[in-house]
Amino acid sequence: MESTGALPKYIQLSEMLIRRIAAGQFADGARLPPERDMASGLGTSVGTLRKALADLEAKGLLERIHGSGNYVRHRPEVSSLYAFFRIEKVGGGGLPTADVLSVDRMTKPADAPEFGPSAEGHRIRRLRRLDGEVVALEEIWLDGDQVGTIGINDLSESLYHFYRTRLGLMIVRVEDRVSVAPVPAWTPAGFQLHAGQIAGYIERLSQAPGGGAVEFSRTWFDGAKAEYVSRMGKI
Amino acid sequence: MESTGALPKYIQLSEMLIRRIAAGQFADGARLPPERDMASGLGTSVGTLRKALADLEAKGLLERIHGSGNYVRHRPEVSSLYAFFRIEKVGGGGLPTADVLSVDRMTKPADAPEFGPSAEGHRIRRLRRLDGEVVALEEIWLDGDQVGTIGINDLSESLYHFYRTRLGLMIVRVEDRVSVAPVPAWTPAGFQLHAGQIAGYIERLSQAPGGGAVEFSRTWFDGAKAEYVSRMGKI
DNA sequence: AGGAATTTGTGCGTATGTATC
DNA sequence: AGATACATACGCACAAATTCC
Repeated sequence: MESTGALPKYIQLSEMLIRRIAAGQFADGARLPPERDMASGLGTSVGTLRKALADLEAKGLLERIHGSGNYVRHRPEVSSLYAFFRIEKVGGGGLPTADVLSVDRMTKPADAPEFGPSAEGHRIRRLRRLDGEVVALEEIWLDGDQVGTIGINDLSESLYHFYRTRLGLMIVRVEDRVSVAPVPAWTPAGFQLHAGQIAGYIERLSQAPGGGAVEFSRTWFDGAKAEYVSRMGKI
Repeated sequence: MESTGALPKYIQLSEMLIRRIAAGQFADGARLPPERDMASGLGTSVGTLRKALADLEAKGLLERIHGSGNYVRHRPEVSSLYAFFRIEKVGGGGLPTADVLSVDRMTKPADAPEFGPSAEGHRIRRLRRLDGEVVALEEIWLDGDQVGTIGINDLSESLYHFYRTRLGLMIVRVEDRVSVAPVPAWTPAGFQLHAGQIAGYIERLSQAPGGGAVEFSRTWFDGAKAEYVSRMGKI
């Protein structure tokens, strides 16, 4: 086996493929290479790749036709959201959706990592749901030089769809870090100021068995870091 | 592992599958799900399931075709080998299980047929269920010369597994006789003395439309009759 | 129309690492 | 130590569905 202590290889493969599909690297209806070619190209075995493909099929992102091929099926309501597929229901699955809470252009926070040339950024706050249930809050920073203004209605569809079609940004790499530190210690300034539902959710999270988790992501677009995401919730 | 001092899981799986096949839950020639799916569906690993399937194949209940699938093969002589699956739900099917009510060593009843050299026998009384519902009572007599004592815990699930592994008895022939005579006429002395549930069940049986049925079996082990079974219930 | 080629589906053997009894 | 069980991973051979010529 691999035993890098990391996630199983077939999970890594699945997540990588989901990211690529969500980022629009495959056209809708596009046929993937034959499994054997794909596997050798990815440096894995057919069986392992097939486990990953089966996962994509279960998520509705892929149609597998015996004797024909594996075909990408874009699902607009899903595509962005699988960006952060770490957040899944126990036992897997759950249909991810997101409510955009706010979009503001403002100076980047001091404690953010470097993610673009500008001193300003767009702060996007979203409520993440699985099958309608709130499971996480996330704060996404997009570098200010990428676009002048973003309206909340621009993000009605998929974040990645917006990046790709409106900004011409294609995702080439994503780095994720997950911490199991208790949530309140991380809660960024201002985050808990959201009213009602959100504050209540944070409260519940901090008291839940096992607490919550925090995830940080940085996203590379064509080689330039331009996005920074922090996220808290159950994993 | 499983522990609980019970049988190995692959044996339990094998017996469960045999019961289901013998009970007609799978049509003759039916193809089982892929091993990987089946294993996850049964909450076990592929390796363990494959051990069980190999056992079915050895018993002739399954044909395993490389690259194609696992196909159920009904074998009349085997369903009688597994003896007591005449009792089926109307329309077929039903998952048979059994609760051992009592195991006692005592002198053979006068009205029993000849089924072994000893004057004593082990009387095993079981409550037979299909999909959890009580459908029959059975009284099994094993010749006393076969083994000194039997504990109720020895009879975990399959009587024949116990015979084979603990007593070294291999079934070579089973003779079944079924009678549709009304139940009360047959009811053996002492049987109705079982309290509560059992007596009540007998009562209901005798009043049910069509009455009940009675089945007698004698079993040969390596040429010597050593077991006698009488059974009452719906068929 | 029909056979060959391509591609996915499936069983099978093997191997490693972990855990439990 | 050994048996059992699980998860992961690799690779092969054959079956079956589809597509191509």
